[in-house]
Amino acid sequence: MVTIYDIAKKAKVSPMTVSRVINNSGNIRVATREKVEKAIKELGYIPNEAARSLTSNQTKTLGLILTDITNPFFAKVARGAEAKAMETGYRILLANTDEDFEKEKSYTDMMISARVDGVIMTPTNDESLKHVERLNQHNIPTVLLDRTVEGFEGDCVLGDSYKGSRELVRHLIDYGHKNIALVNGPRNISTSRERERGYVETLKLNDLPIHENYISEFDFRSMEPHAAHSIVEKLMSLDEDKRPTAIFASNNFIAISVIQSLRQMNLRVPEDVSIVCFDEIEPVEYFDPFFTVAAQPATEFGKISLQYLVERLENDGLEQSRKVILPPDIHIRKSTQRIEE
Amino acid sequence: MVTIYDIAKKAKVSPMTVSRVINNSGNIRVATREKVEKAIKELGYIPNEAARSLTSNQTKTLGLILTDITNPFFAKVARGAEAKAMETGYRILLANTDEDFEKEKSYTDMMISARVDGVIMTPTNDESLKHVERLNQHNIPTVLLDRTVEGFEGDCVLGDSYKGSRELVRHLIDYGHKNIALVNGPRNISTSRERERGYVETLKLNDLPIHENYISEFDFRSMEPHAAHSIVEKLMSLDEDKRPTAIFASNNFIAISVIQSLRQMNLRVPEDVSIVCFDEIEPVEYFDPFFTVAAQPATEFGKISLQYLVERLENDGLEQSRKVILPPDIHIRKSTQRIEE
DNA sequence: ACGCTTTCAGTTATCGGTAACATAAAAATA
DNA sequence: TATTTTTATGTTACCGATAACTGAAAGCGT
Repeated sequence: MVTIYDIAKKAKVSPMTVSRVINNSGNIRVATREKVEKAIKELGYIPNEAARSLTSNQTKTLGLILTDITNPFFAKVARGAEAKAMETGYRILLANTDEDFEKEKSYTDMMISARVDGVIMTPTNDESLKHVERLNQHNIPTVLLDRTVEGFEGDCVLGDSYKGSRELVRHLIDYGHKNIALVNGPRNISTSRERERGYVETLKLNDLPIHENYISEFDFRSMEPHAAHSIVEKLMSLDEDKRPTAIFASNNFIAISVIQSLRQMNLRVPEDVSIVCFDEIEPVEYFDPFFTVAAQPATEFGKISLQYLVERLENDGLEQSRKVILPPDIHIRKSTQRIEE
Repeated sequence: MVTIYDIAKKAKVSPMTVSRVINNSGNIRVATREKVEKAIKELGYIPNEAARSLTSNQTKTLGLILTDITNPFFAKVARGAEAKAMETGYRILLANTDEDFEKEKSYTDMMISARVDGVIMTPTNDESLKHVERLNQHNIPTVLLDRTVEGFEGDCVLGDSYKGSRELVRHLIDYGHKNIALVNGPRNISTSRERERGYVETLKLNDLPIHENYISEFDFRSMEPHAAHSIVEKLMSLDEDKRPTAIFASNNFIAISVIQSLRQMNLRVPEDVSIVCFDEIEPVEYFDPFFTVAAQPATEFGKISLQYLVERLENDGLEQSRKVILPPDIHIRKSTQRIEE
């Protein structure tokens, strides 16, 4: 492995001079600089960042802790974050928690041992505050993405779950639906709570019923074929007058699971049941826009959170924490249908 | 930042003793070990990997250079790789090249400066051999994923493009298609060449025509709305007897672009044109299996390539390079239709 | 009880950089 | 020309961990 000492010897200068050339610091005579640059090129020298970070106390590496990059929403987030990282000279360490609190814990430790400069995290649940605090103890600032956590004080980039939820339910009501069920994510996740709030308030505002069993919690983690089956079965076996004509699935994965279950019960979408959800179901939307969704600007989520993180790192004047709430776009498509009175 | 020296002071031992406790090396009295462990817990100490890597000469970090994690195929690859990395105690540095050779170059340098122990890479084209060699010069072994490159000697994990291609075309022929076009990826990518080879051979074997314009190159990079438009337009404006009744799109992204163009021309799939392609178009397949595809085991691609890489790192006895070719699964679905003679 | 081996813990030097200080050479000033 | 200032480069020490060596204490056999 070629080091700064090899360059120094070859160029007949001290290692420090080489360091100065590399970092463009201090004063260097043109002739010296050229000698050194020649040696660097000839030996194909690339600085050892591990050694650098030992003195500089920064690694130029950021942690990206997502729940599952297989979800197109998070894939786009990662893409946005990575692009911005490249632009600002940072590297990205990737981690998938699978909504598992324990995995999140070990990845948190991994990020600490890797001495990342900062972390972007989609917390698995409200308990995740522990992990954020652990990172803070080690002077690693954290930006929360998509979900926030009770008691969290730092920067976060969120979607407007409440508003999107209201608009989706509003749309269903406009289409004449009265029995609307919510298949929600776990309630210990902020987005689930916000979406439920929007759902409940909009129904109440329109004097519509929220029968028991209308709201159910679906575990994001179970991506098994029939995850939503028991939930959907229960909904669809309600008495005729209570049986939902529309289902609000809290996110894209849940929507897919719900539609699978409906298929299995020989129920058609939208003829028998209308469906809405948060987040696009890509790449279908490109060629066969089907789902009525509250689309969130996923790439922006990634870019902005990385931007915030970098600004906090390079700008210690930043005291105030910042919170952005990005509004979703409602796309009305074929998964929802008007029903007659 | 709490270091090994802080622990040493607190436990009233030397730093070396602390190091021994952490690494479980050498002989330590039980009482001493407990003292040290207590101090570690109390101060929440986590070793600085940057410092470690300086002596050990390994970072326990691997580079994953993909073209675009937004493609579900690569998202799954990343997932598989990451899972295996976690299992074997490695971290993953993520990079997206966007099929851009220059980006690949800078990411290669990034990986070298980060002193990753190894790299998994989907090369952008045949020139990428340069980058692999550059990595090799710095003693960083590389596993190629999905695509190989002329002159490459190391490990690689590929799909069976040739066989999959033959089976897809075979299927179209079985369904009565005689005019079959190929919208291929760039020919400086191994998978494109292999798929074209399978396509051409199968047509020839069945005495079917390959008219001019039947084979076109589509640039993966242009994910713009109408990327395939001119290609599809040209195909569809051929004389009646030459106009293709089926299109073989080289991969999922191309298929989406093609189907978009067809839509725009008011042509239906599969009624007017049948379509087949490589790789699933997830997550649609879960709830509305539409595309007839050669599905590749993406997660396995990731897992196996990481496995290979780690084995090479930890097992310097490995001289021979290894090459796996994973066969695709053909799923016949609704994007293809029988046509009468 | 004496010498010899084994166990346990500490010292020193090093990995590859850079900050901080030191010094030599060149330029500016008196 | 002598003196000060500026510019260019070198030296030393240190970041946090560990390998290699050294030394002290404990175990062990006769």
